[in-house]
Amino acid sequence: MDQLRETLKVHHLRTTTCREDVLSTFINKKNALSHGDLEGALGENYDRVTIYRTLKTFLEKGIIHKVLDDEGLRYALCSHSCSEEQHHHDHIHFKCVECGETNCLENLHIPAVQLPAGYHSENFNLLIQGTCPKCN
Amino acid sequence: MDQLRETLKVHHLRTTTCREDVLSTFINKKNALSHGDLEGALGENYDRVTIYRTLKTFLEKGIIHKVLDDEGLRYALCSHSCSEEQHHHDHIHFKCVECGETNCLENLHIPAVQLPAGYHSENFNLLIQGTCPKCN
DNA sequence: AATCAACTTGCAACAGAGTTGCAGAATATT
DNA sequence: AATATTCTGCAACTCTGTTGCAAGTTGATT
Repeated sequence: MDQLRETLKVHHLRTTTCREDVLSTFINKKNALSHGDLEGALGENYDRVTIYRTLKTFLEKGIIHKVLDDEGLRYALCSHSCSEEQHHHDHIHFKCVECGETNCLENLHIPAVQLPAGYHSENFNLLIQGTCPKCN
Repeated sequence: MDQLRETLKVHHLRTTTCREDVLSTFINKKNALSHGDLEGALGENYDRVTIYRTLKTFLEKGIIHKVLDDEGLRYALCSHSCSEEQHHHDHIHFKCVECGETNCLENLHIPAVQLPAGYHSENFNLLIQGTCPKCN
């Protein structure tokens, strides 16, 4: 619980109950969350707008990152190496078509892709859809 | 122009001017388009809703596919091999951070990714962001 | 512990994206 | 030309996300 405050402090953010709750929700649930998920989890306590702003702030500070999906935007915790200045830019996410959960596959790396001449890449986002261990 | 009608016919869709226009816009512009792009291109002529429904229909028939993006959903023409029954499921898209254009890289294939035990993959969607030849 | 600037929150109002039901219009078929 | 089927436009609605502003909190200073 003090770890939450610590994380916020590191990123020069004031500790508020909303930020602590959003952060701990990400830590507990582990998988990628949409704004709606968060609103469902703690919407009684906080205004919709506040949750939106919290997500925006966390994005800017590199605490979370966007997860691409064909159904809607989600967010997931960044691995430790991310910060405002230095953000690691390659993400692989797995979305289960059965249970709908999306998770980061932190350990995998995206294999090199040979881009056509003239293209210069800055970051990769790979979404793999299929079935996860729980649903197999 | 008859090719448009042919494409629609193959997918058991009636030829209407809206469908012809949407389809030819995809063919002419070549890059991925959002609903807003299409509305901008031919919005005077057709109702918002009709464009939404046309996109939905084309998606279902496998004429176009969704393109993931961190800013919003877009659509692009499927390569010839797609149909309602058989849809090829690996897509690589390149989004230029300068000009904002997103294009399919049809010729590339996504290298094999070693998934952890228990995961079973059905399709891949890779979004590469960077600068394109025009903006380099 | 009281003060104060800076930041954060909630509210209201708004803008945009996408959906649904229905009546009228267009299409393919006979 | 007549018909069943499908498509379109309209209106109304929901859901998602944003902005401005006043009131409330936070952290630092005294």
